[in-house]
Amino acid sequence: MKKHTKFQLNVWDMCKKIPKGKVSTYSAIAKAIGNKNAVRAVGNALNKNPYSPKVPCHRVVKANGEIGGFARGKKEKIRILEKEGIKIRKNKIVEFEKVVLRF
DNA sequence: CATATGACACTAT
DNA sequence: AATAGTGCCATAT
Repeated sequence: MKKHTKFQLNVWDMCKKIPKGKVSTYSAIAKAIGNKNAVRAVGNALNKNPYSPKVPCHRVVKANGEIGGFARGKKEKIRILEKEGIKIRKNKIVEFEKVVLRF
């Protein structure tokens, strides 16, 4: 049972700050943590997120409003987001600028 | 320690 | 608009 890295904990902690009905981006989280260029590392961290519902990692999308990836499949990710009120069309978030949270 | 991988972002074409 | 190529960082092996 290895402990998680600080980086991971930081990423997950940021995710928890995203309210339901809103989303954030990998770059925004990376910046909030302090390494604005670690966007890929952020994705890696979320991919290994062991706290599925506890950490709303499904609310993290790409900087251009596209959905991005998801460990359980992007279709599932879209489904959850829509369930929370986010509208998606053609793999992109509708009114992205109005629901994105940049911290 | 060196190399490979990936839920990304940006620029150039 | 869509497709490559490049950069960048933390993990995994």
